Amino acid sequence: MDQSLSDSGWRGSQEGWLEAAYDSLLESGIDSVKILPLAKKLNLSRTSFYWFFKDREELLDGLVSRWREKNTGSIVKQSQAYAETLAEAMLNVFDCWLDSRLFDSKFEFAVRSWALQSEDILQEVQEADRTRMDALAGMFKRFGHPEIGADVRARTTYLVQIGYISMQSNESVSLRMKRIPEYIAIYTGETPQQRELDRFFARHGYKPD
Amino acid sequence: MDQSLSDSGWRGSQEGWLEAAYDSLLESGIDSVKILPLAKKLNLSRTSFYWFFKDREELLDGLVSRWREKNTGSIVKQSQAYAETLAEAMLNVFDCWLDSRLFDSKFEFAVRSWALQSEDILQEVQEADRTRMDALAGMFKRFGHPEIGADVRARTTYLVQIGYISMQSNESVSLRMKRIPEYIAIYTGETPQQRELDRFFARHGYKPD
DNA sequence: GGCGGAATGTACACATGTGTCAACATTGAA
DNA sequence: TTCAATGTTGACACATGTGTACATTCCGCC
Repeated sequence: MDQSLSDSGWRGSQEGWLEAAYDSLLESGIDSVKILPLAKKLNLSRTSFYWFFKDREELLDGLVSRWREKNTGSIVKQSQAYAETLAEAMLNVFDCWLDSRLFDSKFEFAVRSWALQSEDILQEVQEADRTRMDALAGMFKRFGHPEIGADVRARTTYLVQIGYISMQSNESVSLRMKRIPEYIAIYTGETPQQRELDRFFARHGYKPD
Repeated sequence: MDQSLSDSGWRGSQEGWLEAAYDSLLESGIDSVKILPLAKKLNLSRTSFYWFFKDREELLDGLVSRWREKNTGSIVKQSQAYAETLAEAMLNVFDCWLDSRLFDSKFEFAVRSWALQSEDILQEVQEADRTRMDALAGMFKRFGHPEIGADVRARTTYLVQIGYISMQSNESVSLRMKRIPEYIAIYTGETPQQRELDRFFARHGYKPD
């Protein structure tokens, strides 16, 4: 059997290097993902890296895969979740923005910044944008919005979030929660019902005052 | 008199290096702004750089100043321009998004990406965000929106654009123009009048079909 | 015509990064 | 216990970047 991923007594592993690369990417961007600094962080010799990866390129590929698998899926899934009203459906999507297990904002921003200097990554990002916005537009259409309206509302919903990420702000959950009803009203054109909001707040462990 | 900026027969100048740095920043991010490559592009010896700048740091400072002076001012100014309706006021702001003399989107994105690896730049960007969103919120309030609504609408307006920039998309003007009326409706909650739109289209040299 | 500052170039010292190679250590299994 | 696969390491060769010291060239001006 292939045991290369099992935990023997060794210090290093594919996962270890990848995790360190991920941390560094999120903290300081793709140009900081260098083998030498990662080795120092891991307390390993730089060259032992090459046992797990062919070269730096392969490590970066690993990061892209990680991003692709995590972030895009959640938005598609949440936009298709069961809901009785558009406002409720929208709140399902908002789960992503408040739960880092669903959507990793810092990762997202780091990858988008990376796209500035790599044509390949730019392609990846634009493909992801299309997929995500299509899913959102589908949601608006499902609730009766006509084509162009659905399209622009999907863009608004999505782009506000991408813009928010791009601010790299660090606001409290309660401050962000206070704006939620207004956002829902603007995006959907309809006011969310109190019980829909309560359900949303509850599943994010937030108690309005 | 100080003639250091005059155009003698020489090839290099502060401006020349700064312009090359700007190009490189927009194309490939801050880490590509290296003296050696810039020298090659300018067909100059690398070390002649040091006649104009103390070090790389000083060149980067020049880039930040350039950004600060250009981008934030336009949004503030446009959000305060004369308008009879909120929709018209919004269209004034939209001038920024369609006229690169007012707002340089690529520059904006490059600087935001830069903020990922520099605490100083992050401060600059967040300060700019505050200033710009305050100006927009002021606009909504001027037209009668209550505090929290104005705030969220300002955020929506601004963040959609930051998000759009972050997509680095390259859409045609006509495609973008088609979405404008819908955006105005969503952001302001009121439908723009045809003559307002016509005025907007006209000043951007766009003829709707 | 020659002086002086503006602009450029060459040579050096150094730092940080990549990737290869051969040698060495550890562990589980035959 | 010995072997082979799994890891680890230091030395080497190389590339790209920074910044300084010192020489050189070009130009306007007196």
